[in-house]
Amino acid sequence: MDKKEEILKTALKLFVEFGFHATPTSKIAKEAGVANGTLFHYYKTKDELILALYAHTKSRLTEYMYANASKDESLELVFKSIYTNTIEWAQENKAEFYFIQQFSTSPFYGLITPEEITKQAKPHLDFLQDGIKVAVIKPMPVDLLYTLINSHIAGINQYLSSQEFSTPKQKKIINESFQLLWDMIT
Amino acid sequence: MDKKEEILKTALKLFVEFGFHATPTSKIAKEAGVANGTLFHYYKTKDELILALYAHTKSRLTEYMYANASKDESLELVFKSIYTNTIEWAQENKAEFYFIQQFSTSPFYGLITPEEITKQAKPHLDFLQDGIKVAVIKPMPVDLLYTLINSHIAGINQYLSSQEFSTPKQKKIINESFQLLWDMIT
DNA sequence: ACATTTGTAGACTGATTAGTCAATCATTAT
DNA sequence: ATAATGATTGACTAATCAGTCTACAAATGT
Repeated sequence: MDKKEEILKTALKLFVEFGFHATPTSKIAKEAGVANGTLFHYYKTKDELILALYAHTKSRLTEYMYANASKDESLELVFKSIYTNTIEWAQENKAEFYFIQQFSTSPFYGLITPEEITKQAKPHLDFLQDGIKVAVIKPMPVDLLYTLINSHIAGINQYLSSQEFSTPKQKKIINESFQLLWDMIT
Repeated sequence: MDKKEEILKTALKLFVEFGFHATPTSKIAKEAGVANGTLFHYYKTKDELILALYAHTKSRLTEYMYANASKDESLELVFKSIYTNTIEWAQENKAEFYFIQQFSTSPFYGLITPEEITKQAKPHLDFLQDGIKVAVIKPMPVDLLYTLINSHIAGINQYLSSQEFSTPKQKKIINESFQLLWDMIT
């Protein structure tokens, strides 16, 4: 078992349940089954652990977003695939997705450099910019577009998490809400 | 000067800057210009202070949302008024709005009873339900509708806060994004 | 074989924190 | 006037926490 990963996994779980500062490093170490010093061997400070966890989780999401997105499909189908993948991942990794949101609306987010944020958003913005260039997506600032899409997804995810839906019902909601979003931006 | 209010004001500022647990009650008291004991005289625990601050801030927003919303206007105009008011308030009270979001995506949100959340959302849901009944708004679960609208507003607010826009430019963005939202739900 | 680095452990510490307490001060009611 | 209640103070404490330190074990390179 990889202790470094075990620490991240446990930290995620506890941060989501209790919050960043209400989760002592000692508790993370104990529940991860490692010694106190081991945690600080891998992560020099608690902040570093939190930032590493965010980077790790965010990249896992990004990877999944673009899974099986063949470039041959139409822009709409590619976009729908990304949309669906994102919501699927969020539903299957609720704690992870919640953690990303929790982190993003916390002072820790300020520790990430603007460059890193820009770099992270770049591929998505390029994709959207292309959609505008080929006159499929309405002309508007890509930043605005990007934010609207992200918020929409966050909203759908929140709704899906608020109750227990059967899988087909859930699929139906995702399809219909995608149509709402797609109609809004095209 | 009202010390109780001074404590809330200072707590808001510090929570937004440093986070809940990274803000000691001693610091709040000192910066609010009151003694340590005074803080605990008004709020038995730190949690109680945090919850009181959330309730206070949320109710200030709700109050502003429905300001000058005459019931004589069309549903669209009333809705637009609420929409515009909300974004205006968020822009003029950035720390407050950010605090609400920060609180909502933190474990503290779990301390609020479901009844309280339901009660809080009731008037908004009723308004939307009415819009569906008179066949102005598309038929869909009001919870979903409500979440989509909230997310949309959060997104627009985030975009407006990301750069400095001139007042007319800002008004234009609000109007256009309202149209996007309105077209999406009707 | 041996040296060097890397991983792991857990007791320990100095600093910090939420909350208490006993004592005044201010205000209001009788 | 006097009692009673509420407001305010700041020193104090018991608990907790992030991070250190020393020691040893495992792996890796030479």
